Amino acid sequence: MLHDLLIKNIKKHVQLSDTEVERICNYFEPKVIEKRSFLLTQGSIYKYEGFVLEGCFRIFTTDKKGNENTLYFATKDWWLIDIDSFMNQHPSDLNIQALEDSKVLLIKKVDKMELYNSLPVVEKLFRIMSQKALVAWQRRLIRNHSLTAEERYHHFIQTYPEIASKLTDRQISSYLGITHEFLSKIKRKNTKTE
Amino acid sequence: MLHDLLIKNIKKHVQLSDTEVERICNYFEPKVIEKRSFLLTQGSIYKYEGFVLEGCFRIFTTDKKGNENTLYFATKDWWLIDIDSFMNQHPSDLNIQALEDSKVLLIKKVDKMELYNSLPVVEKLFRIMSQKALVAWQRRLIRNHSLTAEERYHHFIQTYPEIASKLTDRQISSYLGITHEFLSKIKRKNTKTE
DNA sequence: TCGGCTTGTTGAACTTGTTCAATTTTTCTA
DNA sequence: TAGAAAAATTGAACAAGTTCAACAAGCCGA
Repeated sequence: MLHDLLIKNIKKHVQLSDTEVERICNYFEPKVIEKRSFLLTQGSIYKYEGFVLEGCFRIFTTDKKGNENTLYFATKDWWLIDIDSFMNQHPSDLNIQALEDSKVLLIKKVDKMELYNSLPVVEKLFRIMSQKALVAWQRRLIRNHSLTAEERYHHFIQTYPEIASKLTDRQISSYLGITHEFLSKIKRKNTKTE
Repeated sequence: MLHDLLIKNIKKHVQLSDTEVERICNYFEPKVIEKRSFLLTQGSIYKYEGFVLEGCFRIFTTDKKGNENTLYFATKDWWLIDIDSFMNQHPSDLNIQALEDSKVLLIKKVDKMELYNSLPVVEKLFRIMSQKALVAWQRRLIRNHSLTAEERYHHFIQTYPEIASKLTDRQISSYLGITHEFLSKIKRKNTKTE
């Protein structure tokens, strides 16, 4: 039952036999991550891939100017992946930090490779998941080009209200690509005119 | 020999037997696309997936405000994919236009599905290609957040000098997410101070 | 519950990028 | 090769977003 959420998530993308489900789940081990601690820090190599059962994570990178850029947030039913570091086993550009006490299922790189080789449906699963993610990233870039910061802010809180409610304004602004001061001004403008 | 470039491209990502190579190539048919004509237009359904042999394409979308946003450019050795429309067979948000006389290899959706089902290595190939593309899109979004327009412009022309040389400034500016007037001002500033 | 730390707010000055309109330059096409 | 169309340039006024600094408000942790 620990793996129920994972199974349900996988079945959204591909069809699986019970044996396949069991073999996949065997490799995923639960881990509890405390609020504010890191599953991965910039500069280290990511040896696991994760799936969130409970809690919330922020995946971000710190650039040369010292600014934090948030790639995405992951709550229950999301995957925690740093493909680049995981696939190529080189130091990651990313940090994965728990924003609250959280629980994840982790699979080791060697075990994932083993699954890819022994179960074709796992290739299919991650092929489909990656393609869906790709479409989402393309759309996000277009939004960044075609919408103002204010429009992006409203799009975000309307699309992910549950996630947004768990975040500080600084975290949201680092996702939108604006300063937290400017986000504060956007919010004031909106409450005034309401 | 028509398929040589395609085979070489595929072998960058996965290992293949000669039989597999042959079966894959059989489904790809060459097509010539004239300068300025479209392989796909916004609103229609994409029934093919393509690989560029010669020439250059621009993949873009027009938003509500009437501005064109360029997702990417594809020259020789690049793939032409609108995953969203191709996978889900719903009307595309994208336009794919030849910027010069071009030659592509096309595969039909039904044939691609057939390949996915009969050759596991094809699942692996597109899983790997999608994951690599995903990393590239994440990096591009971070660059959009952390670099100025001028820095993004230099990054682009330094990373893709051959592509950049084929493009108009309007096309480049629609990729960078700025107006063509502003790109013109960036260029002037740079020639002055040189 | 005190003190310190992080977060949020606000304003003023500034930088980056846009808009619009006019002009020049380049590229197609008949 | 002329004439039209598209692309590039420029300037002035403007809008969007940043920076810095000061202060207020929350939220731990001891």
